[in-house]
Amino acid sequence: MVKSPYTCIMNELSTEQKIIEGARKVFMAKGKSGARMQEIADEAGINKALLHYYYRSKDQLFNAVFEEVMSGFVPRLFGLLNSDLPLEVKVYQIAERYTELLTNHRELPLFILSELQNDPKRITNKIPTGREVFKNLEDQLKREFEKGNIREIKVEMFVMNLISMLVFPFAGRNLFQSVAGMDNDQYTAFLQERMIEVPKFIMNALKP
Amino acid sequence: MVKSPYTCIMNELSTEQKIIEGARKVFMAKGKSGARMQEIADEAGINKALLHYYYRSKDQLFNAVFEEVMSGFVPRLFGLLNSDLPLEVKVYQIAERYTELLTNHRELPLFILSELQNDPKRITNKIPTGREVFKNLEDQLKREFEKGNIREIKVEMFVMNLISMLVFPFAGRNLFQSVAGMDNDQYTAFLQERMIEVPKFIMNALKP
DNA sequence: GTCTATACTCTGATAGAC
DNA sequence: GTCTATCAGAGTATAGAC
Repeated sequence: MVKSPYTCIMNELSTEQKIIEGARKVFMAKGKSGARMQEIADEAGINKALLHYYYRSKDQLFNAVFEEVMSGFVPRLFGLLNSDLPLEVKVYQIAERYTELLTNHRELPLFILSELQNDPKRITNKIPTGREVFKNLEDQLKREFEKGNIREIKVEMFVMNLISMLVFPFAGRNLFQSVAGMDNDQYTAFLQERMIEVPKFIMNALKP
Repeated sequence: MVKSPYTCIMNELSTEQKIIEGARKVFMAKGKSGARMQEIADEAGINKALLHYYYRSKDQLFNAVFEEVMSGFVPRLFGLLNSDLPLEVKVYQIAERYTELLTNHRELPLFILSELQNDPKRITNKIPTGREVFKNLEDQLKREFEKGNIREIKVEMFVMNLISMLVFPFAGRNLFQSVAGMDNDQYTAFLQERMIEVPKFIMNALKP
């Protein structure tokens, strides 16, 4: 299962990588229960039996994909939240990075949230948890409050407000786009505009 | 298929109602592709064959459930958004109603959003769409701005910010609760606190 | 209208050749 | 490691008695 990356010759991915790529694509589009092993095999350009050769079962293949996705997503956010940048810069940076990420991976939020709802205990394995994950940011908010730069706000509220406003518009795209009567281009522009407007909104809300 | 409500005797739901109830429960918990007809039948306390007698196929049963859920959810929001209440009261009221609704129907947001992602064109049928659905609210925001009570803000931004901050914490409960190291009671308290904090946050952000 | 029994399709998983 | 062929079980849907 473990293999040197240098076995890749001439731009070709290893079979294992092709499988993971194909599986991620199909699982993210259809969800775990909606995905078909045949479709994953087709997507990877290999045979169905090979899926079982590398990963014993659909369950195990899904787990591999899910862990890969999660470990590339959540820690990145923690890094941004706890960086040493000034608060306002940090908020703008997070908005920019997340807008970029979700623009390129439209299905990411609903994939993660849906699969976690189906199997809540899946979370406990891979990613950092506990109150200290927001420690740096919490201290920063406290310092800014004591300097009189912002209102007092709990770090959980701050994080939830920021992430909600950034992620939800992507998760709810199909609903909101239809309801608001926008076409694809208009909604994409709307999301780009929010990349600036959300940080502005938040910094306004924090003004003492 | 159409039946008088008075055929219900002694607190018993009609078979059709029992089916819809059971189907909604299972579909919302497992999603369309994860749901099993047998489980729906069990939940409704009837036989599997009866499901097909009333609704020809799983697809049609799902459509019936989905339309019922949607038509009881989105229009309610429009009513609140476009009511004639003063802006601040309106925001507090929406927060209260939505927190209450989602507390009792935890799976609602991910159910709707996931199924819409699987089948985007499903939306076009049942609910009101187009720019005029926010007309009243848009006028209200404009008036308040002209009176100097609030900053200028596009109605789509306002609505998206409000709904995001209210709904996302429910959709992302499993993720955020684990990451923040809260237990169930703590997170429930967090959500209750947001019912007040989100409107406050929004009204602050709107201050000129 | 409601049930039991069953037909039939789909799909995850395995066997075995190369 | 990769393929073809096939099995076994699950799941949707239907037939037919009552």
